[in-house]
Amino acid sequence: MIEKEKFLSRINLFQSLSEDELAQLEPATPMEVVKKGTMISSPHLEQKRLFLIKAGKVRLYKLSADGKELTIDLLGTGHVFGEVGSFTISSTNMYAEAWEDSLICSIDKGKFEELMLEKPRLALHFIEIVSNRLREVEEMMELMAYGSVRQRLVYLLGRLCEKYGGERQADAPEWIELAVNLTHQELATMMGCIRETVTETLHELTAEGIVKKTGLRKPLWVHRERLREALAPHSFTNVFFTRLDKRK
DNA sequence: GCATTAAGTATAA
DNA sequence: TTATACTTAATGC
Repeated sequence: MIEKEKFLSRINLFQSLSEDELAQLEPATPMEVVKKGTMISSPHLEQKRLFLIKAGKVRLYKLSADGKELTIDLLGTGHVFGEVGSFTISSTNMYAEAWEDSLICSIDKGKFEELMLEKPRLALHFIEIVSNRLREVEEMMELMAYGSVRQRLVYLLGRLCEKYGGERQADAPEWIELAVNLTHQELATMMGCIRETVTETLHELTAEGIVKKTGLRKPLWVHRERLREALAPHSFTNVFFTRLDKRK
């Protein structure tokens, strides 16, 4: 198996494909190195492709009329984004930029549609990915409308744990390390508030023992149980933590 | 060093 | 909560 096939097999979306099928797919998936900060797709670049992240991280965001950015999602290795016909994994008006130096594969819309017709399991998996993204956006939307900044931050931290939760502290496994270095500014663009509010709210959560930092520019640690309690008032809490539990 | 970036604080609206 | 502004600390040339 050549290296790229190995990579394709690690993309969650392609889990249901056999080695042979991956080998067939390989020629249709050009691979590209993109430097941090590079725009991968935007409303102007009409790219009808599905992008697969081999390594690195990609930020999906929207721009408001007055130029403010709203980060919709931060995707890592194994995640997919892009547009495929009437299915869009992202919505319109979405920008995608490399948030770190990344390695990105892409597959043509037509080719992917063919593949979905042949492989129902792949199509189902694709739908699952799309609907999960939808659910996450809906949950955040609910908090944008009716929740406080605090609730949005708590929710966001939970979701980041789910996606980027790394090491557990050896002597205290309820602490999870967030393996992404997000500045307060970056968190703010994911929650729709300003940097200063994130700073303050984070202090509040630190005082309550929900999060902690070992030092400046060090990763953030999140206390699962306390985070769960902080999120408790929400209807989707249980579903959310079931997802978190499944990770380990 | 000096400029830049991230984070902490304070105050008015 | 946000906008604005000022301060401090760390980082990079």
